[in-house]
Amino acid sequence: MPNKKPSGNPAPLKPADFDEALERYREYLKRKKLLFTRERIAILEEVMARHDHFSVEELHDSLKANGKKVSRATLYRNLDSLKEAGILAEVDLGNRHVQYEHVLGHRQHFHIICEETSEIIEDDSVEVEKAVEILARKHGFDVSRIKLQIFGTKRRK
Amino acid sequence: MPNKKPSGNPAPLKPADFDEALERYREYLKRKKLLFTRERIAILEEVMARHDHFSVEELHDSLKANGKKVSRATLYRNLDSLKEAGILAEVDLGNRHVQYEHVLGHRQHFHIICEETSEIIEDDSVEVEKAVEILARKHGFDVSRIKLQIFGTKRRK
DNA sequence: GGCTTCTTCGAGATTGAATCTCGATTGGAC
DNA sequence: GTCCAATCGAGATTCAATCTCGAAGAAGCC
Repeated sequence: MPNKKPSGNPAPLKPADFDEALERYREYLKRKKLLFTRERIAILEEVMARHDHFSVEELHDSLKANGKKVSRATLYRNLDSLKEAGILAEVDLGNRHVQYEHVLGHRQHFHIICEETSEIIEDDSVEVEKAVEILARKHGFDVSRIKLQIFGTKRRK
Repeated sequence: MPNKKPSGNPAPLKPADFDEALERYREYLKRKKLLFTRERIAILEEVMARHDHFSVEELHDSLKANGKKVSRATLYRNLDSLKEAGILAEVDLGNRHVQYEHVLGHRQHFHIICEETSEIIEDDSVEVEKAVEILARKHGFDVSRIKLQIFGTKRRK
């Protein structure tokens, strides 16, 4: 059964991304001496099949819809490990819910959020990355992740 | 994970800041046809007296400690209005709790967060701001607020 | 001041995401 | 296959945030 998603964008799932994620996750689990369970694979599959932002609740629903019953507790537990493995990232979109997006197969990107329409644009910028890098280095920091949200309003022509 | 206090430039409390905030808040309330109540003043005082990051719960506690009893509901209601008035801002520090900081009398700044120690450094960067501005303009956006969190680890010498 | 009207407040109930508990299940090493 | 620690699930629990609605209070008017 396909994904129950609004605006039926048929999520261009590139199998290569999933394979890479699987490989990375497997290594992570081995390194951490964690087991490789069917539930963890199911969650990974679902996470990689989604190319938009999603909440835990939405993920839980689509797992169920795809016949993969995974309890809420398990979901929360393993989202954390996927985050640690660098496969998943939290996104702050200015509302009050934690949302996620997968990182593998997507380039680093930032969020531009319209305060009037809640429209969200994703883009990246080498210049921003460079400037952030310099700022961090000034304080002796090695950057591992940048979260940037730009709030504003879209100019109408 | 408990939060460490931010280090870096600790902002001095200038009474002028409070006066400016009061004036701005008063104007905001008038514009929105909202009343000027003792509770709102009490909350504003407490917010402006704090120069670190705080949770709603902490604010509630220190209000109580200072003999200003304000109910939780009132606090939440009015934090929203302080946010709208441009006096207060939410901060995302990577943990799961919403935290606040006041903006008036502080320059725009970004957060650099150590993933090992939870140490938080605040700083700003004209270069970052410029690069963000350019990125936003590319999409026809006028920037009103930038939230930037840099996660990383502190290099040890 | 006192009167009136409408906003705001507070105490407690409610919600709902996130976490915890603990007996049942399962992965994987042997 | 056997064994045992890691993991799972269902339901209970927690706790920040929100909602409800009668009481209290601000501000305009006289």
